[in-house]
Amino acid sequence: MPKVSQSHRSARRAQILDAAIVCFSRQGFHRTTMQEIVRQSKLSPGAIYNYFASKETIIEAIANDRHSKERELFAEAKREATLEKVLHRIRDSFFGQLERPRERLRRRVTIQCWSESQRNPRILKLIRRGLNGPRILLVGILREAQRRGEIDKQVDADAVARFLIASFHGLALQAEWGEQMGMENFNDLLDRFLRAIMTNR
Amino acid sequence: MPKVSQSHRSARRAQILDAAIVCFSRQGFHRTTMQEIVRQSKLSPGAIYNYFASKETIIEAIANDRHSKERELFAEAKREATLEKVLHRIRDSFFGQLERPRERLRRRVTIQCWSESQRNPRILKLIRRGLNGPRILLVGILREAQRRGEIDKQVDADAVARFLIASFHGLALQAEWGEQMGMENFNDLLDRFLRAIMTNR
Amino acid sequence: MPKVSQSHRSARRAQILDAAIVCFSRQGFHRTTMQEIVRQSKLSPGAIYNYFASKETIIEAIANDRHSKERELFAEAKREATLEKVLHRIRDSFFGQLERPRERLRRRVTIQCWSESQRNPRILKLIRRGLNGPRILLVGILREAQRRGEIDKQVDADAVARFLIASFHGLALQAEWGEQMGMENFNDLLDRFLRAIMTNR
Amino acid sequence: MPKVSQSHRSARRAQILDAAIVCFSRQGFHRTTMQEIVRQSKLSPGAIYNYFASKETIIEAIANDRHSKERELFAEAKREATLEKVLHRIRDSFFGQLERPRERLRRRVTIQCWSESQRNPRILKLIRRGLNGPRILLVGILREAQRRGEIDKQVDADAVARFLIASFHGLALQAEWGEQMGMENFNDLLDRFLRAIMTNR
DNA sequence: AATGAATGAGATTTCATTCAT
DNA sequence: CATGAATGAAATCTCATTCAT
Repeated sequence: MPKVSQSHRSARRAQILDAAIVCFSRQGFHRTTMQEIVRQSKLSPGAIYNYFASKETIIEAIANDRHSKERELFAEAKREATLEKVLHRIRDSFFGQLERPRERLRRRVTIQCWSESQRNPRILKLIRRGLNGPRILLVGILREAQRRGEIDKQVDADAVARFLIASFHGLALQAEWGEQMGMENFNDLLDRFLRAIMTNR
Repeated sequence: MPKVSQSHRSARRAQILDAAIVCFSRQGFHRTTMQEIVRQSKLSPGAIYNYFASKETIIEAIANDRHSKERELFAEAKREATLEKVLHRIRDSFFGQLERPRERLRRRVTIQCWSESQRNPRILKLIRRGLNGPRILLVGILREAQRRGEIDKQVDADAVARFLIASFHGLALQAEWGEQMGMENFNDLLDRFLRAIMTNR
Repeated sequence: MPKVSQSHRSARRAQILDAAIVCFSRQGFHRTTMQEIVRQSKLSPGAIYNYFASKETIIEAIANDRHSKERELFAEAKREATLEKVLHRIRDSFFGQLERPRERLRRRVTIQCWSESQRNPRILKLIRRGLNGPRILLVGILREAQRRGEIDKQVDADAVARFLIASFHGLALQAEWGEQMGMENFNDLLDRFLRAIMTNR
Repeated sequence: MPKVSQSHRSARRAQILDAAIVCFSRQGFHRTTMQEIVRQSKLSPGAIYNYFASKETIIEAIANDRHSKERELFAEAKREATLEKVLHRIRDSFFGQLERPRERLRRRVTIQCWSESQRNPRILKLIRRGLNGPRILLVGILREAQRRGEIDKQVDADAVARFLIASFHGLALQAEWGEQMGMENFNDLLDRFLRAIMTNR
């Protein structure tokens, strides 16, 4: 029976996850020791194990939180009126993410999750949800745009969605490697791509 | 004068790297023990340390070999006459990689390298070379195509190269997550994208 | 505020050092494994590494403790009134050391430290302090005796101190090799030596 | 059946021992790897094992050679006419040893042997022979001097011999620690000691 | 709930020695 | 005799996790 309030618990949880993100982004998941998370979070090992059953569940929680946010982001974008506006909105939050320092740490951990997903099926599941949630939303948006005649009906909406998300992921990698392209160039390419799927010829 | 030939040495080296790739792709770099590589390679710990100074240098060697091959692949593609043919050639070898089982193992390790590059600057360097080698080749191809009037001179060749490579990387991730798109759809998108950068309007 | 007391910590520390002395004196520093110290101390590897960063720091701590005690011993001896009494006191504690079993173990480790000092500069430093602390005290005692006219002013006090300490070290070695001389003979020689430095002719 | 001459064999043997002395004096016996001796001797592992059965036997051979030489040295000294001359001769070769660089390396290894003798009975035996050979010679010299009336008959010759050898050993240690006393001071002390054992009063 | 000392299985790496050539 | 690649037992140290306080 918990003696502390729910808000206390969730504050502690966030405290641990924040510390873990800082550590993982610096040293990587496997090279980060629990002791380091203990130090960074200013808690004790025992305290951390009160909130998370293992180191593994910490990174799972991070992956989960991350993909929740991503789904929110796409859901918000969906409210825009035209496909162009939707894509621009997604693009903007994506680029915003690459620039805010806090988000960059999270990105780094996300890339680690891609690696971890190869061995941890729970992380794989979270990643697939993180991919498919947005993808399905995007497909919905595209199909609607096709219905409205905004884009070519021959185009496979699913492939477009996958392709767009793939390029976002790939560009995030490049950004991580210190190889970011200028936003205006990306805008131009995205617009061209949009036009390319609007008509068949 | 060495008692064993150079070919013997490089065969042993390959034997170790092959074993490591199998292990890493199964368990991940950090969860793979040297003992497992020993078992898989049918060598002894000492023998392996005759060829590689540490577990770390093994994954570095894998990353290096991989990116050497990638550069070759792009260099070959460059010999094609038209941009379209070049891109199709790259696309084909890329999809080929995703399907050959041996190559799939390597891909998995490559994704792990993306993660490792966050902490191992040598791997980061290899990855950047693996990105930039192909990128520069691709930019050269695109610039030439611009000179020939094949594509719009307004387009930023560098951005296009980065964008294409990004989408390859992103699609490789999706494939790894069991979320591969059909090749014919990808072909269609690639062709549309090509057309999108051919003219300004 | 620590959960365990300082005395608990120093008891554990002593527990480890005691175990290490037993092991080192039996097998030598290099042939003693950490596992043996673990067994002997009835602790776990992790516990030991909580108190000492490495096997190396354990022997350093032993050397340090030993030389602290040696300095104490000489400082106590200094309080005696005459040079003769001082030397007898030192001689007695020295011979006492060679006979008490616990101290014999420590002596054995001390001899190993002489060897280790060739490669470990920290041990060399401790040994030099262990030599020079007593030496300086002894020189002070001798100088005072010279002032009082107890011994010849021509005699180099530093040389005498070094010579005496050297013979103690050398006799400790012989004792270790099972070649101890009788105490009464040593007493006679020491007295003769004392007389030899009392007057110039 | 050896295909090479005896002189070739002993040259090889010396080549190995010289290399080992250099390595041991630099890194200590236990921290020296056979590979290092291989490198230093410009031979191969196999070649070394043709001459010595193990690393252990190498240091035993060094200890043996050393004590052979020491016995020679004392035997030579014995030929001197008076006790004083004998002691001066021994003292001179001892100080000479401390100064010739090659001999300093050997001294360092000798100190390591003192440590090793705690665990290796063969080395202990060699060391005891190295102690007792000279000791017995010295006792003989002293007894003869007693017979001639050069020194006090009350003095225990064995104790004197042990005491002198002990001080040599102890001073060698100090020299190794960078704490050598001036030779002229040592001479003075030795002469005083000599006088102290000449008469009873 | 929180603490943090303790646990102990297990990881990487070393290195004396061997033996086919 | 010489070579040197290979062996594999063993060593040091780490670190996720526990549990008495």
